[in-house]
Amino acid sequence: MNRKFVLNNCSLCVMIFIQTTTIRGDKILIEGLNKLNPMQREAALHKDGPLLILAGAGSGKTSTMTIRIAHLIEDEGVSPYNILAVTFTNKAAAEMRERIEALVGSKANRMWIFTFHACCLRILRRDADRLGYKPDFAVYDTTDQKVVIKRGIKEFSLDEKKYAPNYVLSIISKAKEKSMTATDYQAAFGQNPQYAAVAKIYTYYEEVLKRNNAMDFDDLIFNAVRLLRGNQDVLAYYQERFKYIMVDEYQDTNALQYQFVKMLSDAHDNLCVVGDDDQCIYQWRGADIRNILDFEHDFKDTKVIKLEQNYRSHKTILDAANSVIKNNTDRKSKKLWTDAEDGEKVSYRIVDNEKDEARYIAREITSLVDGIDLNSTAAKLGASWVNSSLLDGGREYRDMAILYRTNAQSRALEEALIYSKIPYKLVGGVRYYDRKEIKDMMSYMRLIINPDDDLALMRIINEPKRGMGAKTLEKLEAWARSQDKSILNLLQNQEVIDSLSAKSQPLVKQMVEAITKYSSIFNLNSNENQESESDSDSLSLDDIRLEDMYDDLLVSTGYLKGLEVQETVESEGRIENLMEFKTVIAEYEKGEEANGEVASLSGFLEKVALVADVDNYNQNEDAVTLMTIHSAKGLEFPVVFLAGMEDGLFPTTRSMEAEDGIEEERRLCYVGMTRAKEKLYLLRAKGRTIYGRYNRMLESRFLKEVDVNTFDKVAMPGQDETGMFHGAMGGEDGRVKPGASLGGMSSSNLYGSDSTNTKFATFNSASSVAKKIKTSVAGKNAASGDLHVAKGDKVRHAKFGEGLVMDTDEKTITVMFDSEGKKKLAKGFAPLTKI
DNA sequence: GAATAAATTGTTTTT
DNA sequence: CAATTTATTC
Repeated sequence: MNRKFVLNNCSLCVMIFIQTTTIRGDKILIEGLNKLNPMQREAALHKDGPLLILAGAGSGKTSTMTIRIAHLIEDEGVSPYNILAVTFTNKAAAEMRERIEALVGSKANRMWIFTFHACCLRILRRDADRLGYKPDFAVYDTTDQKVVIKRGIKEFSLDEKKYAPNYVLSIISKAKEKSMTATDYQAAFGQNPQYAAVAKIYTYYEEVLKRNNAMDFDDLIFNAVRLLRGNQDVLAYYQERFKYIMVDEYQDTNALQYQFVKMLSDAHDNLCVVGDDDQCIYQWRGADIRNILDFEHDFKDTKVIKLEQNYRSHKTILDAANSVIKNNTDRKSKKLWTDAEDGEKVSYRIVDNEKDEARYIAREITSLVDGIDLNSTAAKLGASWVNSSLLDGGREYRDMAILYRTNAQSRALEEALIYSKIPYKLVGGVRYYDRKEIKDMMSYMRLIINPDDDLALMRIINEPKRGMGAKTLEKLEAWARSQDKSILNLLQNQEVIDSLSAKSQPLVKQMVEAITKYSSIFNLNSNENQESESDSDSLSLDDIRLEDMYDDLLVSTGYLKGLEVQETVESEGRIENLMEFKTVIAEYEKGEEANGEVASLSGFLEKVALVADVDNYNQNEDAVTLMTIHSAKGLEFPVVFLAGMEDGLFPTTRSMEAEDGIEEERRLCYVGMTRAKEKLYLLRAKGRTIYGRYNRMLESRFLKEVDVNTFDKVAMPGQDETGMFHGAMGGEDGRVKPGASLGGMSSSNLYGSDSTNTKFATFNSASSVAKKIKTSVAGKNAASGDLHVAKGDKVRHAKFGEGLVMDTDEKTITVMFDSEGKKKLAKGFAPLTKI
């Protein structure tokens, strides 16, 4: 077909489309606009030229943005194809797409709504060759990065103390943010011996990633900018395409992201950024608050609109938050206000230690849900705890969130929630995908797509054990280097296999074949031009399900077997996780098919590489949420507990030393407080165990900044019961007073949370906390042998639900479950309760 | 080469 | 405290 003809035809269609909708748009504007307040509407109606929306917490930012986009499409005749919206999390992107789709329908699909990283990745896949990468390049996460750095440190026999991987990594990251390659860095800092060594590692790091056909997170942005900068035609293409660009959470952009956005918007100048300088909490990761503060100067004729009306919180909470943030100096003048009523006072509580804190929160949650009987023990615990909200109850677990500064704090909280039978879900901590067994299987899959990934290969070549020790690997590496091949590539030669030890040979060969089998299938299908006469026997992409491939890999690589023979609690847990991972893969596959797309392995790997834990978080299940304040940005809850308001923890000691550290921490505090809609609790412990050492803690300086009029009367900042000066911070060795035991809790009740704990809790590392608690309880339960059931009894199982006892003997109980059918269970170990 | 024991080190926050 | 790295033994 004639290319020219196609083009003309297309532009004609677009013209007709624009005309008709514009005429219509002059009269009927989309409905959502009516629901906006005057400022929001002004922002939504703004069409051309730079626009800065300063949107305070809870000011209806997302509605304004989505309606603006819908208005552009429906009323202004802008094609969704010409719109780009960039966010920081996949969750935010998904939500925006969903809401726009609700307004304009399926044509929203044509819009690019991505995270910075996903957006850049997409651009890079298309033109990776221009930067010397192959299109199937891998994305390295922090763990991968560290491995490379460590090898570099060894390579140059440098001191790992002086050049800690984290330290080197942060330097490299900062260099990339300033658009400095290893060569640039060497030229700039090479004179200083310390930095010269870092430059050497950086150079090595750059080489390894390039050779492995891989990019790290920073590279995604850096290389996208380089691609656009160095290739006028590519830049022109995207500039022409993205006539309207929106950036969410603009206060968190770094220098590279700024350049990326600036370049893309340069042709049409239709850049709309939304953000709140008071919520910039990622400076430590390179976010440059000046991007939002200087936006008006960087982009000529910027229109600035402030959204200052808060629709989220009661006035008391807002007053409290405002009284804290006003202590920051460098901010745009902006003051949140609300029509809402005062609402409940902020609860401030001083507790003894982290366990006490957790117990207090757990009790409070129970009261908020169940209400409180003044004659009950809970009331006897102290009149000081009774306030109006306690009496009525009626809250749901999902209304509540416990937020904290560091992930480590979740432990004590989890324990208390489990003991109190409170369902919770934990977001964050160790990423599910960072687990060893998951990373291993991912490495196998990565190699299928990208055979150059030596890092992935080294990771799994002896996992399961194939008798490949350090010496052999060294030899292989040198060999591969000399031939300028990847190690996997090298291992595809029979002579190389022959050079291995006798017991390694068949094992390694089998593994290489397992990987190669699938890479040939996938490569055949990704090159659509090569639609050769398909040999009837070989598999094609359509025939193979990712799920089945995964199963096959588990077996043919010997990975599953390797775990099975270990027969330890640990290996069983790993197998369990691998099975869960299969579900993840299957769900991805289903999701893609539902969207009418073909699920691809590379698509899956990509998705996994770029997801954060928050992305999977949904507020539907009835469970209390536990997460860091960082993760909570953008979310809201009727009731919020801010735990650990102590100097040294929040703000952290480190931030107290840094230049603008306190201001960033204060913004974080502000973010935390403004998550609450109706009720805010601030908790502070007098002492806390950190690294297994007990430390006395001082009240957080932020607590002192809160307007005392917003507090309830029970306790005030600055008033320790002791009324004494605090000594110097930390260091004091001692033991935590054994807290009052959680009396009155029958052990059989402890399983209550299991069925309600979400998949999330079981996915995350902190679930190990849950598991440990449960196993210890199970042990006690068995020892006490207090479960007496007979045929005909009704029982409840933590996982299987209710059922009827069919038969019992010395060791086992046979139960017919309502939903799961008949099961034989081990007496004393199965989490059973008589009902 | 692999399985144990001993020693060390780290906690902010995450796309 | 617990996760990870190093040393030691088999």
